[in-house]
Amino acid sequence: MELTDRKKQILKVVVEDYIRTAEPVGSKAIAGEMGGVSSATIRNELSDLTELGYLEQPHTSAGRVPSPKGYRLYVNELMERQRLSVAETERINQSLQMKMEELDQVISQAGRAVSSLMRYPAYVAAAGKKQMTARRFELLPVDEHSCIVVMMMGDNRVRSQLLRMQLKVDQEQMPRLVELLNSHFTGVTADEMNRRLMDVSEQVTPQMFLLLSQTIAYGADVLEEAEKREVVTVGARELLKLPEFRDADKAHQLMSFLSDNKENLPVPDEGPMKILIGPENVSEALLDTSVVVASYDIGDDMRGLIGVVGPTRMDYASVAARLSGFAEGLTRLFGKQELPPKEDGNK
Amino acid sequence: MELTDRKKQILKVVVEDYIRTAEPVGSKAIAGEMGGVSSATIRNELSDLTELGYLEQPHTSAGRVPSPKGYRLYVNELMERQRLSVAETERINQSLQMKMEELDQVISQAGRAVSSLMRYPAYVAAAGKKQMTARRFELLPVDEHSCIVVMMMGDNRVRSQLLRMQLKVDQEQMPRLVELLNSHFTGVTADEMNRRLMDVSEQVTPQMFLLLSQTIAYGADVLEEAEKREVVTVGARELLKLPEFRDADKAHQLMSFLSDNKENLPVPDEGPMKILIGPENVSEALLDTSVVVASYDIGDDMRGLIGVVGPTRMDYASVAARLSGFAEGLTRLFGKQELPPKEDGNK
DNA sequence: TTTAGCACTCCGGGGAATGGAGTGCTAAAA
DNA sequence: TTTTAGCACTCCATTCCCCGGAGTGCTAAA
Repeated sequence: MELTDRKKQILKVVVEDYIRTAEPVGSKAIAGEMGGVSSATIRNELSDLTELGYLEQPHTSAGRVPSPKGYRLYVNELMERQRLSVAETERINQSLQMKMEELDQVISQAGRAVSSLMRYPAYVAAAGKKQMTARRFELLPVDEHSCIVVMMMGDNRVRSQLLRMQLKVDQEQMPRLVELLNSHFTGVTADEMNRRLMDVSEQVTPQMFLLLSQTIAYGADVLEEAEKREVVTVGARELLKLPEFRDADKAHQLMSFLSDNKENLPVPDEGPMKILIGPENVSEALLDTSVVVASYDIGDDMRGLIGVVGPTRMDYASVAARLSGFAEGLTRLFGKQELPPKEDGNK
Repeated sequence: MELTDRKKQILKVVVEDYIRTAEPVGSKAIAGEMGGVSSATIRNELSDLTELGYLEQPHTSAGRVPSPKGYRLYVNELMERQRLSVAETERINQSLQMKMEELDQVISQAGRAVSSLMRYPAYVAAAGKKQMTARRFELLPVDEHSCIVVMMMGDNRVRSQLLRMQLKVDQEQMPRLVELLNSHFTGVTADEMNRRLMDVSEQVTPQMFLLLSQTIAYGADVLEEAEKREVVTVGARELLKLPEFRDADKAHQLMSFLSDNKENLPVPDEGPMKILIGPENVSEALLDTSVVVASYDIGDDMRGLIGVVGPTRMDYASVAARLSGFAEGLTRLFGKQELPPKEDGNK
């Protein structure tokens, strides 16, 4: 059963008023904003909308408040897709200008930018779709007891560290070791690396093997680290400004959730953006909280996501517009970027 | 003028009671805890202590609350240095076991551990005393358009990144470039690096110069990054559990300070630990907040610091004991660690 | 110097009163 | 059939007041 246009119009006013004021909105206020009809008429309509489940009443003789169902209808049909002003697009792009050449920096920087732009807590993550592997190893001797291990990963990120060795290692043997690393330990997962380590144990001297296993241990570690979705949440303090979180317990609860349960934060399964309203969230702690989450591309086979958490009374239109602007900006920065292909350097 | 022993004893009881209960403590309670004297006697003493500025009265006919001066005396003379139980020492060392081989990981991990251990917000920083310089460069060709730049810093940390080049660069020229980098750009600050870049412009081909300046730009960036004291604060949400921060505004104010003004967080100028009580803090936002901060050694010429922020009614004895235990643990892990000496590998 | 006793102060919590905002319903008007 | 004006009613939030309790300061006696 479809709602009449007027009912929709009224719902829209209620949602937007409530988003602005955080107070239940009454029939008189609606009549004033719409014009043409009296408050009594509005009251009849409100009564219907409440019965249909789009609105709720905190108590008899209070104004109406949108229910999750009401927000959902608003988000799906009523919300006007905001256009970002030129100035705002500027500002978003500007916050993207900050040193974000490196993927790792995106995660913390982008979150900070979004959170301060939206005034809600934000979370950011980057996740590869497939298993991370090493593409290339290099060992740089430093002195008899240490060398630098350099590893390039499948997504072209480079990691390195100083490695201290218990035993002296012949510098002449280094090239052979590097060759071994690159032939046997590239293109495979961390687990497989550790497995193969056993296979080659006879091909090298004990000293070499020690260095080799140290290197592999480091490499496997880094790969594992890179694989697990790192989620950063920032701006939790923005919550305290919102009337719905003036209660310290509530705020604390949500903050704890945001900083502990990073894994269960919503992910948009398909499409560039997803809006989850109140009880649509699976996590219990987000029951009266809404989440807007957008995804952006990194390279060819990676995907990042960036989300905003707020009360159900979130300014969906504004957040959605800004967030998708942000995600587009990030995709522009990291998405198409033609990375040098696997082995040969053509094109 | 020295306080009598009994006055000190009373002050101690007041402080410890107040720390525990967060409520003004009255003469009766004190008499009960001390025994031997009546509440009237205590009242006389309290009156003296209040006059001397060690105690404060929220209003007539309320119990007494320690003043900053009172806390100070408590911390300096009255507080019993707590010994950590074996179990606790265990626990601290255990939280240090987590992957913290790399300096960078210390900063975030240690903070998290301390904060959850103490149930107060914590901040961690690592700072070198002197200017950071590069010790060694290395370039690893990847293909015609990209190579990996590896830089080892003065503190033996290694940084690396994939560098994309506009122009093809002769692989034969690489060794010469590396040699140039290591002879002219090591042991100097980021500024000096940029300056010297000009000097060598004539010694190389234009392509080479382009690559060179990209490398130097990266290096200078990393050095600058490493030099500025990176401060991480965690566990701000712990504040919300404390009665003095149930007020959302207050909590918000302090949280904002902690996440924005990372630079002005107190540093212990000398000695291993420093306790700053309320107004002893310079920053205005910390006026009714106390800070306990300890320092630990990293390598030979670096120093890290780790602090805890709480209400003036902080459990100083417990926090001080745990924090110094933590700092000692960190020093043990990172302090004496003989790093390979500058050029030659003897000893 | 300590203690018991007592009057006094002040906070905090628990009603009761009040006003206002908003509703639902009814009956008349369009 | 829909809209509107009018009215009684409900419920919340605020204010005020009252009162008990905890704690003090002072005094006079031990």
